[in-house]
Amino acid sequence: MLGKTTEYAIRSLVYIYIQNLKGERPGFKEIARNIDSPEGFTGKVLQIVTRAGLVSSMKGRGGGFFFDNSEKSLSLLEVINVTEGQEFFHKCGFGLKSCDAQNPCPMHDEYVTVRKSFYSLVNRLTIQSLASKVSQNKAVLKRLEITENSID
Amino acid sequence: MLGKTTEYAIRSLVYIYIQNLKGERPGFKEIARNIDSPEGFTGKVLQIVTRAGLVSSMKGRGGGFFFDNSEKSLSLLEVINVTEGQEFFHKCGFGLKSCDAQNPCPMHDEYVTVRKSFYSLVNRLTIQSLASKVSQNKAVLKRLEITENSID
DNA sequence: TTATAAAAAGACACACATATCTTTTTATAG
DNA sequence: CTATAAAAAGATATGTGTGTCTTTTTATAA
Repeated sequence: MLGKTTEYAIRSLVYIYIQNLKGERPGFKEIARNIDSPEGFTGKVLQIVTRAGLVSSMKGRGGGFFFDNSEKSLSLLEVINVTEGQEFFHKCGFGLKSCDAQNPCPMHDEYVTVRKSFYSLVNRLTIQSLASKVSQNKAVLKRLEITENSID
Repeated sequence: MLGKTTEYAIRSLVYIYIQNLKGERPGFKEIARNIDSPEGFTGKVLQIVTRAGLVSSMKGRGGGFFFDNSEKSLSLLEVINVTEGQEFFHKCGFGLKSCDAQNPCPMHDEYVTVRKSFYSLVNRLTIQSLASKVSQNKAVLKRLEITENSID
């Protein structure tokens, strides 16, 4: 569904937001460790979302990533638009170059319904709402560590 | 969402079904022309669905693709399972290696709802139901031809 | 002002999906 | 039996997403 770039982007932003609340400005290496993603690639992804203005960064000693106006909520949709492109929610589920109500593919109506509900979902969820779940230990940003007692 | 392999597979099968009703056994070149797909790659895709037993084929003069028991309905889900793999409907929307109700990612519950509705859609739609729409000119398998009168 | 720590940028590597081309196998028509 | 037509198979090519590595730029600490 969503590409790795988008997945790492969202998970990174959630982690950054949580750390910001603690007064920290994490770097991409710390971020990668905490969301279980490849370090270098995560740096590249953060360049993309930073250039797009979704998050801010500071170079140099003591630098890192942070939200300038953390009170403004950032929807997953805004992230997806940057990382996947605007066409993402407009493509035909059947692969047709042109497909709409006037000129539908055979699954157009049903597919549009599903697509809309996914659109509505990512439009409703925000980096802040996801961060809140994680902070309350109701969800995780990476797979849990394997403990000595865990069964494989 | 779905890969090109799956898209061409479904569109090919719908075309084959429609031609079968007319007593024809189309070859992959004819199929590719009529679903607007690359010829050689369509041949490869048809090898995959044929090996999986979703459709039958005959080599040699007068050969082509056909449904052995065209009365048995074939869901899009069965096609997707072959072309995308069984994991397709079980992957975390957030990219986590393990994600379930016990150990959810921050969008688990909402994402599962959307995923289920897509699953339900492809489980309900069949090659036959799509073919019926196309036969009744209620839908198309490829973009419509540009006519001289059409506006670009 | 110099050393250091961090992001940014650029070049490169790899895997996989997508696509093309050629050869082989198989069935039928004549 | 031979020529032909078709799918199957194999080899190769291309593109994009994913990932790594090195160098450059920038800010801070000392």
